Amino acid sequence: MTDLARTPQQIGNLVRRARKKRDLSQTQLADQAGVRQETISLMETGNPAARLETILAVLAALDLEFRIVARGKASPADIEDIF
Amino acid sequence: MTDLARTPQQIGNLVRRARKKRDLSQTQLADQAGVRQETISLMETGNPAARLETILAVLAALDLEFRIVARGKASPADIEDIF
DNA sequence: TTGTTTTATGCGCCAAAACCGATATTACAA
DNA sequence: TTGTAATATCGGTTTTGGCGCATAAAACAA
Repeated sequence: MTDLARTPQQIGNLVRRARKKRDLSQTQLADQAGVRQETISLMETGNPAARLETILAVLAALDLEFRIVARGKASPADIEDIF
Repeated sequence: MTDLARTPQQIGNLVRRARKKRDLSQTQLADQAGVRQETISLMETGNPAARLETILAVLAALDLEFRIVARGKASPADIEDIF
């Protein structure tokens, strides 16, 4: 489970995975995030010009968030495995 | 040190702090990221409609990256303190 | 204070996100 | 296969980022 998000594609994949994990359709997620289904579709397919506010809204709707960390550090998920 | 990035403002603040830590001017960072100084200025002041690709380019230039995690989890920085 | 660096703004331009409404296209189940 | 849900795409409109170019405003040092 890598939550690394260096490219729009990676972010799109993570959004899609998180959405399906919650058994939500794009339309349902769109409603919760206050955007359109089309917007979710574009984001999940790696739209590089997506707006920051849009992505933040979608992540929030999925109960996720961004963290900014130095490159190459161990991810929270990796460290969790210690416990 | 919180690397939490839930809002454009928080992201802007983190970018500014990381830039200053490296003793870079907005112009220098802009050059490295392949954008304009104006764009850095807007981003640091919390531009909510910044483009994803632009933010990713700036983070990369600062040797930073996004990670997507569940809300409320301990940050990598916190866990680092263990070591 | 004065001069220099740094950051914030300005206008015009182009491209594109996300909007509205709607439909084509898949994917999947009965 | 056939029907339905889900996802991708389209035309049109509005809005805005980021570009070039340029400058005003702030911050800071001599």
